[in-house]
Amino acid sequence: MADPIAFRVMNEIGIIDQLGTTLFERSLPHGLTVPQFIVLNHFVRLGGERSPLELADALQVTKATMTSTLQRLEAKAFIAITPDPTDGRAKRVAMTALGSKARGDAIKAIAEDLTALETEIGRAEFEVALPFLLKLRTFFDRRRR
Amino acid sequence: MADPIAFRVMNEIGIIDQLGTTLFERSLPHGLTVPQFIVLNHFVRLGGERSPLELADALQVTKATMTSTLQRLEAKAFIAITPDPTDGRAKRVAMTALGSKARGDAIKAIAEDLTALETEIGRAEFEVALPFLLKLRTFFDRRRR
DNA sequence: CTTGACTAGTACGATACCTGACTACATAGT
DNA sequence: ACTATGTAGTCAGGTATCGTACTAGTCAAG
Repeated sequence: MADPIAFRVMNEIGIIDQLGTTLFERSLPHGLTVPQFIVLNHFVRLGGERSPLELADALQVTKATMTSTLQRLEAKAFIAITPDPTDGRAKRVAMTALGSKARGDAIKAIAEDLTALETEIGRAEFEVALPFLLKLRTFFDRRRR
Repeated sequence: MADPIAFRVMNEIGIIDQLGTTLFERSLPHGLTVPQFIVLNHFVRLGGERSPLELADALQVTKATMTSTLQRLEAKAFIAITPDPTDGRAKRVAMTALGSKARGDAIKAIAEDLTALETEIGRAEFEVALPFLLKLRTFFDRRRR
């Protein structure tokens, strides 16, 4: 009568996401939420400008969700949104200096949590788990329409 | 410049949870959501009655969240909520026959997804990953206050 | 038995997420 | 050119989640 293994794994993943998100959110400065931080982090890692749709695809949320997150980041002046000069439908999103600073503060704030996590579980375990998680993500990504 | 491994793992887990939840939700009958299904499933697996707080603890959400989910399940008549005869503050939650049937329908509906998942990724990989996930969950659970 | 501290549950406000519907613009086919 | 189809972004409506604040009931200390 036990749940199938894939179900149990998905269940754990859901709980870990929930608990982890809540924990990180408590550490984040400037009233940043995890999705907001992830957008800023994306800009720091990859640089340049992005359209809202590109961001939505990269971060695996719908464009409607991205609209909402970008509006909140813009309200905090962490990003700047301008019309795309070559496409009247599109917009360009860029991180501001303020946003870059906020991301830096956030990194400092969560570094402690991340270090504790790596120390307690062991880096090697994370290295082993990551490919599995990527396969899982690919599976679900392919099943989206 | 790359994100630390623990960060990448948490990131993947968040995306998998998001995509997986959305996929399963599309399969679920009776307008069930994943959290609602999980509550029903919990009752089928462990039987008996539970207080809202016990359910919240077992399923790792706050009691306020559980209040909301239980209200929606009660509106669908999938659970029955009665006052606790021995404690005026508390309530007892029990699954109804209708709820049991709904859970059965849901199991059938998502079985296909779960089988595809196990087949494509391989059972063995899930078996390997589960202990790691449990350690991760324990870490975050301990850090909650 | 009264008071003070704790516990169970709910209400409210906020963010995130989805789906579906809508607007505005772009582009290919005729 | 026009028209039909497709694409970028937003909005509305709904659920889940949290934190905070509140009500109501319990229980122990005095």
